[in-house]
Amino acid sequence: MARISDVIEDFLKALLTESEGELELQRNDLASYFECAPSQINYVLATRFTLNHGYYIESRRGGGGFIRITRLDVEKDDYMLYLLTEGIGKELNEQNAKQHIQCLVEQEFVTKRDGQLMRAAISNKTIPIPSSLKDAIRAGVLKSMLTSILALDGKDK
Amino acid sequence: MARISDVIEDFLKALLTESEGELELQRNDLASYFECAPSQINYVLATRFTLNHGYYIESRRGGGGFIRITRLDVEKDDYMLYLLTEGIGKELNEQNAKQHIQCLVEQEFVTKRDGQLMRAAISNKTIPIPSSLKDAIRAGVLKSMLTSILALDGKDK
DNA sequence: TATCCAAGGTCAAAGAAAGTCAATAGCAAA
DNA sequence: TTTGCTATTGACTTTCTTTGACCTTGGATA
Repeated sequence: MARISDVIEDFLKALLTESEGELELQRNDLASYFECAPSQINYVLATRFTLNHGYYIESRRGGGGFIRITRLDVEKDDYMLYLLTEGIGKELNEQNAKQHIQCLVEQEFVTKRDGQLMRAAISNKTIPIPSSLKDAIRAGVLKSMLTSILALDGKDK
Repeated sequence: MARISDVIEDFLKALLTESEGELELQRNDLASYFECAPSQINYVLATRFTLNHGYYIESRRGGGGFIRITRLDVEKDDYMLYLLTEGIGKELNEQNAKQHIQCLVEQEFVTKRDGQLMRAAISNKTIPIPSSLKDAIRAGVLKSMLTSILALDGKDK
């Protein structure tokens, strides 16, 4: 009395094993293969392939669209997963964020360079105060990251 | 599956590499080579060879008409500085940001990994729209960056 | 100069995916 | 039997691509 969601889940996991953790598929193909509604695929992904489960989903719409599932390297990095699913939470001030990053660098879960990039991305300076203007926020974030890269590359010389 | 637009994009980039960054073509020839509508060529140019992407397009109509694509090669520091002082500006939507990042990666001014991190940092998904709560924004940004690192490290194996 | 033809340009409509969401269905536990 | 979770479905939306009809430009030629 297997639920179709479970069948699809197993199928995808088998494919992921074969393909070493990364997999691209067509939502409609998969749906018609299992004779289910296309949105069923989204349901399966949303309930069984979330971050908490250790998977990362990307997708693209339109002609030639796809869904990509990446199995995250969780075994080794379960501290990262802890951060993602619990440690960080819905809000995070600059100080705590920096502490997390520092910890990640010290534990060598991320490189120093990655740490720099992340500090740049989350810095208070990058987030222009209250205005909920997404684009303004993003501009600040990217500028800050570029500055950081300039600084890193400068030190090499 | 494979989008014809992507195929044409790759083809043109390969030609550009061979020809040291400058390239002239006939729209109709290219279209019939790929058996697509001529306006498809315009679509490819408009979506993948803009100034933000680091390319410059000139063209002429009429008999003996042509389309010329020039890849803008600049010094790293100049370009980065340009982006920081003018290119990015006070606001930046996701699409433009991704174009800039793509350009940086293609010119090898930043590593692919850095590009990934930056895409993660500026992704629309990372910026929880309405709440102008800085901390919430930051949480999203950091989560996204960590996810990206996990995905990158996973793919190595 | 006027006309014609050979380009390239534009734009809107159609097509091809994937995403969202709310209504409904199934089932198990209380 | 009610309640409450998990599944399933389908209508509607959004995004990206492809196509084709029509427009504009520039050179050649009568």
